[in-house]
Amino acid sequence: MERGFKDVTMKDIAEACQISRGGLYLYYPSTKELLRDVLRMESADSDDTFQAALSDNLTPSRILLLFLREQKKELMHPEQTLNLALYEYAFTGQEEDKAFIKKRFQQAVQIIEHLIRMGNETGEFDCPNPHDAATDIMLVIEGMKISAHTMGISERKVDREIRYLIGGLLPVEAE
Amino acid sequence: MERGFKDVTMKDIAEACQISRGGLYLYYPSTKELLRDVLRMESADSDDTFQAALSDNLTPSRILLLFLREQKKELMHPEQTLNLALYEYAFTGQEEDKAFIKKRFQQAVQIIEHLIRMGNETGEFDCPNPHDAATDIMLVIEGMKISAHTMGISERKVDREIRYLIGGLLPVEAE
Amino acid sequence: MERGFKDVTMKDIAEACQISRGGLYLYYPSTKELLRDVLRMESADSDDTFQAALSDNLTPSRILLLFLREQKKELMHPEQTLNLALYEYAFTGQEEDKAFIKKRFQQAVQIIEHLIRMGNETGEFDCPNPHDAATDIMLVIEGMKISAHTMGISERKVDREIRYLIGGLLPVEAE
Amino acid sequence: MERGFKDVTMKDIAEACQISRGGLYLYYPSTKELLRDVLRMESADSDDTFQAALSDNLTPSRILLLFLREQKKELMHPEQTLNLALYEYAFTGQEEDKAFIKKRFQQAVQIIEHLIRMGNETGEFDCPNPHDAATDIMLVIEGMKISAHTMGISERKVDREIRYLIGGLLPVEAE
DNA sequence: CATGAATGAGAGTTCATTCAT
DNA sequence: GATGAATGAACTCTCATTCAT
Repeated sequence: MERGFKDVTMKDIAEACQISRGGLYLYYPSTKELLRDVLRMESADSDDTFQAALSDNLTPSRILLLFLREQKKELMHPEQTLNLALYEYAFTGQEEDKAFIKKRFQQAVQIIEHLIRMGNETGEFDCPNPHDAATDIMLVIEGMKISAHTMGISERKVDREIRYLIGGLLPVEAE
Repeated sequence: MERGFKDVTMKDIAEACQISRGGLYLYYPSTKELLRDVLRMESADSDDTFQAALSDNLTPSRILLLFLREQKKELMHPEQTLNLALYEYAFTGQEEDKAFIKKRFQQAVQIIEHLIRMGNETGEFDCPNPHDAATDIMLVIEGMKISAHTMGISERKVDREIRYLIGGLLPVEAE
Repeated sequence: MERGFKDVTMKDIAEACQISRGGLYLYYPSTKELLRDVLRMESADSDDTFQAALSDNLTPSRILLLFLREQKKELMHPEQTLNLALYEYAFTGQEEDKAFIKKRFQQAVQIIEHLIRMGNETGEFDCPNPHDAATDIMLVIEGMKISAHTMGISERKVDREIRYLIGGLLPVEAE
Repeated sequence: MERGFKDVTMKDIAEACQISRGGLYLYYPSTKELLRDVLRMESADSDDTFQAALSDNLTPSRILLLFLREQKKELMHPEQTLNLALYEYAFTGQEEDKAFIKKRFQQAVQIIEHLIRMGNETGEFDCPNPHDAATDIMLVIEGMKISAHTMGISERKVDREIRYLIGGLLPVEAE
C-alpha cells in the first residue's frame, strides 16, 4: 500500500515484518511471488463478502448498490488499497499474471450480470443487454479506480457516477 | 514505451539517444522531468488533431466516432503508447502532476460534452445529461486503457463497448 | 566430485545426504574437516589395493604396470575423482594438510622405488637410481593429473607417457 | 597471488587497486574476465623472455638449463606466482579456457622439443624421441608446480629432478 | 540426536550523480 | 556544451552458523 510494487524492496518488507532479510527469502524469492500471494488472499476475502451478500436475501438493486458503495469506499481511500501495487505488478506481468487479473475482472462482471438478470425478472431493472451493461459498469469502476490514483476523484463525482450507472438500468418510467 | 517510467533509467535514455550520460543531465536532471516534457509535447499533438476534426465540418456523431476509433487504435497496441509510463508517473506523483493529468482528462470530457450538446441540437443524439454522459464515456475509455495494459482486451470487446456507448446517446426510436 | 572443495557448501552436502543442515553440523563443523575425513577413508582404500597386489606374487614390472593402468583410469575420468577437491583443499591448506598430502605422495614413491629395486634384482629393470626414477614417475603422474583437470588429456598421450616411463626402466638391450 | 581465483572478490581487487567497486566493474564484469586478461599479459611476457634467450646464440643445453632454472625460481616461491589462481581458474573452466591453457602448455613442449633436436644435431644431446621427452619434461615441471602448492617441495629435490631430466637427454658415455 | 527456522555478514551488481577535461 | 570515467549508495541474494524445540 505504501510503496506500490515497483518501489517496494525485500528490505522494506523484511523491516515491516520485523524479520531478517534472509528469513524473508525463506518464504518468498522476490516481491513478485510475495505480492501474488497477498493478492490471492485478498481476492478470496472479497469473494467471501460477495457470497455473504448474495445469501442474505437482499434485492438485486440493493446488492448492486452495496457493491458500488464498497467500491466507493476504496475509491475515496486509494492509498489504503493494494490497487497501485496490483497495477504496477500487472504492468510487468507475463501472460500468467494477466490471466489472473482477467479472471478477477470477469468474475465481477458475471456477478453483476447475474444481479441485472435477477433485477429484470423482479422488474426492478429493465436492461436489454445485461452482459454489456455489466461490462460497462466494471469498466467505469476500473476507470474511476485508476483516476483515483492518477488524478484524484471527488466524492461528488463518484456519487454522480453511481447514480448514472444505476439509472441506466432502471425502467424508463422510473427515471 | 519500452520500459515504462519506473524501470527506465537515465542510462537507458542516454544510450537510446546516443548521447553521453553527462550530456543528458545537462538537459534533464531526472527521468521525471524528461517524461513530463515528453508528455506535454504529446498532449499538444493530440489537441491539434482534435481541433482539426472540429473545424472540418463533420457531424457531431461522426467526430465522436472518429475519436473513439482513435482510442481503439491505441487500445489495440498499448505497447506503442506512453500510457504505461504515464500511469507509473502518475502513481508517484505530487499534486502538480495530478493537476496536469486531471486537466488532460477534463479537456477531453468537455469536448465530448460539447459534441453531445451539438448532437442534441441536430437531433442526432438525445441525451438528457451531456456532462455525466461525457464523463462516463471517458471513464469507460480510461477503464479500457488500463485493462489493455493489465489483462489485455479483445478487439471485439472494444467494438461492442463503442457501440454500447454511442447507443446510449441515440434517440430511443433509433435504437 | 561434482563441486570440488571451494564451491561445495554445507547446504549442498546436507541436501545430498538428505540430512538437515543442523544435523550435519553435529558431525562436521565445516567442509574442511569433512573432506579431510573423506580423503582419509579413500586413502586407506587405495593402500589396501596396493598391498593386495604386492602379496599376489606378481612380477615387479607387472605390478607397476597395473598401478599405472589404475592411474590411467582416473586420468580418463577426472570428474569421478576427488582430485579436484583435493587440490583445492591443498591450496588453502595449513602445514598439517600439506604433511598429510606429502605423506600420501611419498608412500607412493617408496612403493614404486621398492618395485624398481625388486625389478633390478630379477633383471627385469636396469635402473641406476631407483629413488629418483620413482620420484620422477610420481611427478609425471601428478603432472598428468593436473593436466587432466586443467586442459584435458588424451588417452593416446597417457599411453605414450606410460610406455615412456616404463621404457626408461628397462635394460638397454630390451628397448 | 594472495587469494587465488576462487577466494578473490571484486571487492578485494577494487581495494588493492584503490578504485571504487563500481569503477572496477567498468572494466571487468567479473574476476574471471579480469584473470583471463592478466594471464594473457603474463603469457606474452614469458614468451618474450623465451624468444630473447633463443636469439642470444646460446647452446641448446644452456638454454634448456636456463629455462629449468627459471622454473625452479617459481617453484621455490609459488606464492609469488599466479599458478594457484590459474589452477583454480582452470578447474571451473569451460572448453575455451582449457584450450587457452593447453596452448600455453604445448607451446612450451614445442620449444623444448626444438631445443632437444638442436642438441641432437650438435651432439650435446642424444635423445631418440624428442617429442616424448619434451612432453615428459613439461609434465614433470607441471607435477613439481602442483606439488609446490599442495605439499611443498625442497630445493634439493628440485635440483635433483633437474639433473635427472637433463641426464636423460645426455649421450650415454657422458653420464 | 536431529530438525529447520532464523539471523546476519558479505558478495555481486547497477546506476544516479558528479566533475575534470 | 559535451564527454565519460569514477564514485558510492542501495539492493538482491546466499549461506555459515546458531538455537529453541
